[in-house]
Amino acid sequence: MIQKLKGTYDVFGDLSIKHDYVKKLFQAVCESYNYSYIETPIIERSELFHRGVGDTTDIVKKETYDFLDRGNRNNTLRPEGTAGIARAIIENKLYTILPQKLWYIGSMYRYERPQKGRYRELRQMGVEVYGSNNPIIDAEVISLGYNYLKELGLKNICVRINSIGGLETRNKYREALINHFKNNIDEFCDDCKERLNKNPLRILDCKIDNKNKILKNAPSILDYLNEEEKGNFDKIKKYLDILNIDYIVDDKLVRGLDYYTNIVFEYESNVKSIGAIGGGGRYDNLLNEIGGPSINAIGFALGMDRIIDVINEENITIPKDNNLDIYILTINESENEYALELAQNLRMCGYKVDLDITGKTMKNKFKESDRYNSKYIIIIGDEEVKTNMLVIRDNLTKEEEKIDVDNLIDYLDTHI
RNA sequence: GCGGCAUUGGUGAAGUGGUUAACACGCUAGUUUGUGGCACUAGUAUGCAAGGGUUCGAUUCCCUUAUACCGCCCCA
Repeated sequence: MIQKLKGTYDVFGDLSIKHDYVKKLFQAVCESYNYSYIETPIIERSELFHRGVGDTTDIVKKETYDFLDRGNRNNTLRPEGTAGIARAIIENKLYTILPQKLWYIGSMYRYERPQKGRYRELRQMGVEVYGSNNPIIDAEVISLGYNYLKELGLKNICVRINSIGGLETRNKYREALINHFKNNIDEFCDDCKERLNKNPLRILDCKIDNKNKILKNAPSILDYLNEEEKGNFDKIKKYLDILNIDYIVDDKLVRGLDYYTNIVFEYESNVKSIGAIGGGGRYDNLLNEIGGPSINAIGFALGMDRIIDVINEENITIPKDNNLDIYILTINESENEYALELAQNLRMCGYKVDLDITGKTMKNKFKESDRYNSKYIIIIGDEEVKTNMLVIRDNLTKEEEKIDVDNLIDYLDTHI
C-alpha cells in the first residue's frame, strides 16, 4: 500500500469541516480589518529563503525541502509565507502604493521530525503590512490575530510581547549578555555554551536552564532600547490597552530569526502540550535584504494545525451549516427522472439538495437523508408524479404535508 | 539528525508460540417491496503495519523498513 509521506495528513470528514471554518473565519476577520488576499507560489528559488532569513541559524539549510529542477535550478518549497510575499511586493512593485495590508493562507513545508502539532506539510495563515511604522499598525496587527483567536472561541489566549530594538540596540545587548553569562557559562547546558557566542539571545528561552538564577537576572533588552524604540513600544502597549488585548511583556521572548526588529510577539493558548500557536513581529529590513527598497513591514503567522489541536483539546464546537435543505427520495425507479428535474430546479433556486440515486430500500433512503441531516424530505411515488402533488416532510417534527409542486418554492421560502 | 515507545477490522479495542482472532459501535441484508431511525435475526479481519528470520508451527520471539506519538535539536 502506498502511504502518505511522513508528517503529512489527509483532510476529510469532521476535520475538513473544522479546516473550512477556521479558514473562513480568518478571511472574514481579515476583511473586516480591510486586508486583501494575496497568494504566492508554494515553490520559489532557493535563494529567497536562504538569504531572506539570515544565516546565524542553520535551520534553513537543514529544514527546507530543496531540490534541483530539470534546468538545474535550486528550488525550495516555501517554509513560511513572509519571504514569498516580500518577493511579490518587490517584483510587482506593490510598494508604489502604500500601505499594503495583506492576508494569506496556505501550506508550508519544513523537513523536520514530526510530532503532534508539528508537520512537514503545515498550514499557516497570516497577515503582512508593508509601508507603515506607525505603532497603531503594530497594535492593529496584534489585535487582529488576537481577536480572531478569541472569535474562534479559544479560551485564555494570551499575547506575549517584547521589543528587541534595532540592529544597534541588539548588538549592544548582545555584548551585555555575553558579558553577563561568560563567567558562569559552565553552569549552563552544552547547547547554551554553544549559543553564547553564536546567538546569546537564544539562551534566554532555553528550556533546560530556564530556572537558572543567572539567567533570571540577565539584563533585559528593554533597558537597552533607545528613546525612539522605547517610545514606540510604550505606544504599542498603550494602544493594546485601549483595544483590550490581554498581553504580557516578556523580555525573554526572542523569535528564532534575526530579521526581526523592534516588536515581536507570540500567541499562546493555555493548552500545555500545544503552547504557542503563532507569532510575528516587525521586520523593517527584510525587503531591503532581499533586494527591494527599504520599506517597513510587520506581520504574523498562525499555525492552523495547532489551532485545530486547541479546538479539539478544548472541545470547542464548530457551528456547521452544511446541512442539506432537502433530500428527495423516490419510491420506484420510474420516478427518478421526475426527481432529477425537481432537484435541479431547487438547486437553481439556491437550495442545498440531494436525491436518492441508489436502488436501496425505503429504510436506507431515510437513513441516508439522516446522514446528511436534511431539513426536509420530499417523497415521490407514481401518484405524486401523476398529480404533481408532493409529500414534503419536516424531518424535525416528522409532520408531512401534501403540496402542489407549483407552490413548492413558496413553501420552502417561508419555511427555510 | 539523535533517543524512547508503539502499530490488531470502517472505528474503539480484547487476546494468544499451536485447530474457527473476543466484545462493542458502524456497515449490509431480512422480519417490513409508500415512510426509516426501536427491536430481533444473519453477515461483516483468508488476517493482526510491510518485508525477512528463528520455529514442526508466529499476530505473539528476533531483525530491517515504514508510520504515529513522546523527549532532544529546532521551531522562519
